[in-house]
Amino acid sequence: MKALADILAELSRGGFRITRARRSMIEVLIGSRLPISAEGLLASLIKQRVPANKTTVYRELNFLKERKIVQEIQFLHERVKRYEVVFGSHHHHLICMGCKSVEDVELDGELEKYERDIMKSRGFKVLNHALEFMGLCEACR
Amino acid sequence: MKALADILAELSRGGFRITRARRSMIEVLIGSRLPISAEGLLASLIKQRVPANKTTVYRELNFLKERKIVQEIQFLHERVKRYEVVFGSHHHHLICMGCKSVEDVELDGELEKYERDIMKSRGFKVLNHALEFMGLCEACR
DNA sequence: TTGCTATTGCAACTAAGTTGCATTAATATG
DNA sequence: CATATTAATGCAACTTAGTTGCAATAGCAA
Ligand SMILES: [Mn+2]
Ligand SMILES: [Mn+2]
Ligand SMILES: [Zn+2]
Ligand SMILES: [Zn+2]
Repeated sequence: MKALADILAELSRGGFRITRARRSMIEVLIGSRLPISAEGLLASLIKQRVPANKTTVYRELNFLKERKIVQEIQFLHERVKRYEVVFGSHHHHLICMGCKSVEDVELDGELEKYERDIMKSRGFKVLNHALEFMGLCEACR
Repeated sequence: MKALADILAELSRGGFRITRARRSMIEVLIGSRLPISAEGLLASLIKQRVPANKTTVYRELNFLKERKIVQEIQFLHERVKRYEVVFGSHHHHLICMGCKSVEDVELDGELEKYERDIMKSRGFKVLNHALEFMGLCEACR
């Protein structure tokens, strides 16, 4: 579980500045248990009286994405992109079509088996994948 | 492999009209081996001198999607949605990051096993999923 | 042929994100 | 601390992808 201080130290070492907006955005991202959109992030900052701007939010999200601090997620049923802090292990999402909640799932060892099969049978080298499950959560069934 | 005539007959039975634009769009969708975007579809129609319009294309794609004649695909690395005719079996895609080619893969029986596990362990009922693999095709490795 | 109404085209609009540029503010250095 | 350097910011204008209202057009059943 990557902590705020670690991320800031890493950025600082890279010659990047720790601004109010940057710190707050990373805080919000760490604190949000669902992947959050740019708009949601901006709203969250404004609520905390952190002066912030749409452009800054988008630029910062791209910055953090390039540095693999956050990952971008595109839910099939949505138009906006969402972001979440990249913790150790890669995972996927269960999206409830009832209440729109999102849960994490890990099932990666398994997918790697398919990826090897795909390599063997088609010569296609898988480097990355995106997987999301849509359905109904326990409460909504 | 669903043929043009079958799709048109099905729509006709439903009380929908077989217009020039509708027929041509379905033809293009059937003929395109990669999922195609609205813009690509429009360009394709114009090249064939079928009078068509952006609004019509978007409306028709939504119409065909609602009727499960086409499925909408959102590639993670793209901003636009793509569409392909739904043939019998559900499948996924291998997207080459080198040449941008797209191949189909089927591995569904397997994913259903995970979906049952997710149900058992989390009480989440999976109704649908989206999976795509990004990597390098045989030619691009 | 005609009437009903599904479909179309246009222009105007929205949503999500990007860009150029002048200004501000972190932070390294003396 | 003072100051210079340049990373980061804010604003307005722009772009891209898709949507909507509405009047005109055109399938198709009778
Ligand atoms: Mn997650
Ligand atoms: Mn396909
Ligand atoms: Zn739910
Ligand atoms: Zn390739």
